[in-house]
Amino acid sequence: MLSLTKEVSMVTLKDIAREAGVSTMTVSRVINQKYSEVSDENIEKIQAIIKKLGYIPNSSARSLSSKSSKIISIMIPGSNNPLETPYNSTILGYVLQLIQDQGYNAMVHFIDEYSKITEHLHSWHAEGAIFLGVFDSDIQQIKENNQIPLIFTDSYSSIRQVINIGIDDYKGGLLAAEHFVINGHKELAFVAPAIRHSQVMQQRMDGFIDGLKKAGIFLPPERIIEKIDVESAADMVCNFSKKITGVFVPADQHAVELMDCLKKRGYQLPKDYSIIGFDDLPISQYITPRLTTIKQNIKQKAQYAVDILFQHLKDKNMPTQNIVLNVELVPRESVYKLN
Amino acid sequence: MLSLTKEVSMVTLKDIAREAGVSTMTVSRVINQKYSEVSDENIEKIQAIIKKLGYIPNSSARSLSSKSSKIISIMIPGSNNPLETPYNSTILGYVLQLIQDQGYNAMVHFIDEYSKITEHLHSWHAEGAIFLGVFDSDIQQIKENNQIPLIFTDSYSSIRQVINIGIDDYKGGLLAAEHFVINGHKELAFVAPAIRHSQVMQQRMDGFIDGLKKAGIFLPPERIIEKIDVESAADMVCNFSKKITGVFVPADQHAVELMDCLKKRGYQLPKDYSIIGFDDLPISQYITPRLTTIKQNIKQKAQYAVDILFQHLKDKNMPTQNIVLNVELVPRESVYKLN
DNA sequence: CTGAAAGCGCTTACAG
DNA sequence: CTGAAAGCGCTTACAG
Repeated sequence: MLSLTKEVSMVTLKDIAREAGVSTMTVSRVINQKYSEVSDENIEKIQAIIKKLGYIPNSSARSLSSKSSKIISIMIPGSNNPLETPYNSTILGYVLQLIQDQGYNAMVHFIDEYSKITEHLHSWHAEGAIFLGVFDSDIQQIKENNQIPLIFTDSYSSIRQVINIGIDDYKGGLLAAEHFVINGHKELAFVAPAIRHSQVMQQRMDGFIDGLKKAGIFLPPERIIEKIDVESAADMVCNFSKKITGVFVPADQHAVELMDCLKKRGYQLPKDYSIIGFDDLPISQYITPRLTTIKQNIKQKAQYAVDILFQHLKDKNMPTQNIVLNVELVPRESVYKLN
Repeated sequence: MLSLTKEVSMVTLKDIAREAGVSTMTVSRVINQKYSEVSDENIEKIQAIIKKLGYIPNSSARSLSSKSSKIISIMIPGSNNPLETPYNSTILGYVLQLIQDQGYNAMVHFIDEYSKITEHLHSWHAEGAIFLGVFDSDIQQIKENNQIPLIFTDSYSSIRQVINIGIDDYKGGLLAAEHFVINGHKELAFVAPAIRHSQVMQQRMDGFIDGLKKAGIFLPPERIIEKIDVESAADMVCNFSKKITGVFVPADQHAVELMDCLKKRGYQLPKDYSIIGFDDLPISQYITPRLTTIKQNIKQKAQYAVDILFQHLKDKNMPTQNIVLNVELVPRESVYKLN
């Protein structure tokens, strides 16, 4: 029998069973490694046939009959390539790798509409989900509609029983303030995107304000700039009656954009404007001047998210955990010493 | 009846059918929008019940009975967070978004072992797959084991009938050479990772060599540097008997690393060393000096990959397509004018 | 240690 | 336009 295209017909449990002269149940037991329930002789025989025929279990069938899909859903807000943001892609990469290492499969969903979440989760009977990014206003609903382990990151939801992996955003702001103060800066500003909608940014801001207050410095409201686009943010930074010397931009991505914009306008950094960022993305090391920033450990965050998810998968009665990871200042070259 | 946790018991076709007083088949037809086969009255009644009960079809069951999973697998080589590479995460983001827009689900797999590919594909009966990154040596096997549409990117496989979306790497090398020549550079070097294992890098190199040849410049073999780590690559660049003035590093990521390393060693860029990169990643605009580079359109590549995949999903007899996208030089500030 | 029966939630292919 | 029957490829829960 000559066939040009190698037959890729799906081999099933039945085929293995027939070939081995046993029932499908016995094969199923071997596949699921319940070796104590099958004779050594059959184990060997069946494993050999599985290998010979290149049998790969049908996950849909398995999922349907066993109610365990081995699927974890990853939800990321946004619908315009959220992976262009290095923070998102970095944490997603770690999370995917760790899930795969556990023998689970990951489905990634970009969420622009809250209602889709339940649809995605139910449709494939995901066993659990990890939420990367801010879903605070929807957490209540998400939890109500989905009784599977749900891991949130960077949430400041006040709802009880939310599993969250976050960082000490407030402390980050505090550290930035201290660093400016130590270097003699008194005229400062805060520039961040979507401050109103992000508890994360508000915490970083609060920490910054309180840190300055400790040094007797008051940050007036007009120095808190909600960045829509870089150019207008730069306009505001440059046009205060009293000349600003330092800006806290609590997201490296945005800090880098602002730095670029200021440099293009002819300012010398850090001499004219000192900048502190947040995240410690790789780019902060390559930009000139190298960016002083608040470092968070993204890999560790991913590790906790996946670990805790699997703990809850194994033990339904695991208590709710709320992890707050530390942050630290990484001094580089973007803060000018004034004193 | 008071229940604290809202019942999230799975609603099934049967439930809808019972409530509507019809058979599951009629409900199934409505779900699948075969409206011409159902009476208007029933369509309305059933849709109302679906909505009321919050019915979400079980994709596993669907997949099992219909042989159509609505799953696309994305394969990315590597096992150590390949998404930290901005190229990978950017193209992945576009691809995921486009797949989702089509109502399909995406499963992402990081591949460190060729044999896993077939396992992943068969296990969930993926309808198609997109390969991001180099799989050249395994394409033959992958194609033999999987009779579904497979879209490769940046492949230089000589196997017939491979659907590939690539770019004109050779031309990229040519453009880099021309740009150095125009600016009076004669003493050049080529630095790239894994040259031996990457046809992509070899093409860029060949283009570069040929471009220089046209101007009467010969690139000696020792000027072709296989970058293992930045430091040793920088050592080699700096220690030629005849002083090098320009380096083509055909991957922005690596170009940026080399620039950083050279700057740390006290060299002035671009005066001491001119650099040309490849890709036009966002970072190339932010680094100092802004990186002159060969731009490829990653979004367009993703768009073609997904478009062609869905064409083949719709029409099994679609001919094999091989797309080669254009590249262009983006002159910025990292090439010094010598003449 | 083994297997026959039933069922997971859908769709296909008919018959009417 | 509608539905009864069979089946997709597994696992669960029994019985032996």
